[in-house]
Amino acid sequence: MKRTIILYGLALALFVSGLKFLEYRFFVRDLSIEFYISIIVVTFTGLGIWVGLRLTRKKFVFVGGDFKQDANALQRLDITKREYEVLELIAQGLSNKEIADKLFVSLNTIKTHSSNLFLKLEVSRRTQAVQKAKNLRLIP
Amino acid sequence: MKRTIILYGLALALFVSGLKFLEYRFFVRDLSIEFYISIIVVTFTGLGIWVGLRLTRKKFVFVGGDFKQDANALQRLDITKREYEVLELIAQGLSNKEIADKLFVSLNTIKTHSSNLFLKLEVSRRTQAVQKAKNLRLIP
DNA sequence: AGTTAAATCATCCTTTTGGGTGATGATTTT
DNA sequence: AAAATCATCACCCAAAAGGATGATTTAACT
Repeated sequence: MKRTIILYGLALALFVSGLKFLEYRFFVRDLSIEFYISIIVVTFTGLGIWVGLRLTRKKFVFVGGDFKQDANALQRLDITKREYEVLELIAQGLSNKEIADKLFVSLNTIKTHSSNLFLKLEVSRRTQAVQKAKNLRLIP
Repeated sequence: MKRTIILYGLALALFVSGLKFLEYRFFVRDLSIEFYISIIVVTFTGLGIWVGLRLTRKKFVFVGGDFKQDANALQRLDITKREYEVLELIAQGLSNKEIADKLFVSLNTIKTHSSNLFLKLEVSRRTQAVQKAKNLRLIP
């Protein structure tokens, strides 16, 4: 944005110089004055468009940016690290058995974690858990 | 976009009128010429910014806009209307029984539809189905 | 009229999920 | 050191989900 201001300032300086130049041109009455005005107008229109594009480009990037986790919600719900890990893998579509294998623990452990997780999220099944977790910005 | 073009055309017409006006102003050598040029330049810069904003606003709305279903994927996968309805409700976190009640059919019917759906989506369980359907832009 | 596709339903069976209860060990907090 | 928390695990049971097989009805297409 700083760069935009600097460049626009340069354009303004050019503009002021252009006006001084026109002041000299008045000694020679000439229709080509309109030509210079056209150039200046087109230049500044172009610059305006460019500024407009830059103003929104930042916002555009921001909208399309990376997932930002709501750490407050995570803390408020008192979800432990392990529970969160299980949640992530549930969201990836893994079965309990698959999750147990991936985390090198027993199936019982996963069931325990997911049960506790469901309690904290106040849901009855994994589909609800995933949906709620996305809504609360716990997972992407 | 059409409106942008029309408005910009109007500005151009104003510009041309402005030039003619300047032509008259040459009979009275006056420093206020610079004043008129300034107005014209500022006007067109503003218009340029506006055009720039409009050019990206469309994209911006599109990104932040409502869900747009990929009907091609839906057709390609050969998912029937009823199957899609079941998918939607699965994604909302409903159990098969709940879905059956909502659609006034038997549990068996829902199991049939979801089985067929899973085949078409090439998944093994509802969490995978929901995830894949979102990735394919079948559901929001 | 015959064929096809979609929707509906049933039955059987297996697997998976989820709730409850209880326990132990490790780590963190008081 | 004691208490609390977290992770892990087991067992029991019921509910839910999922796969397979088969059938009927309806609507659309040839």
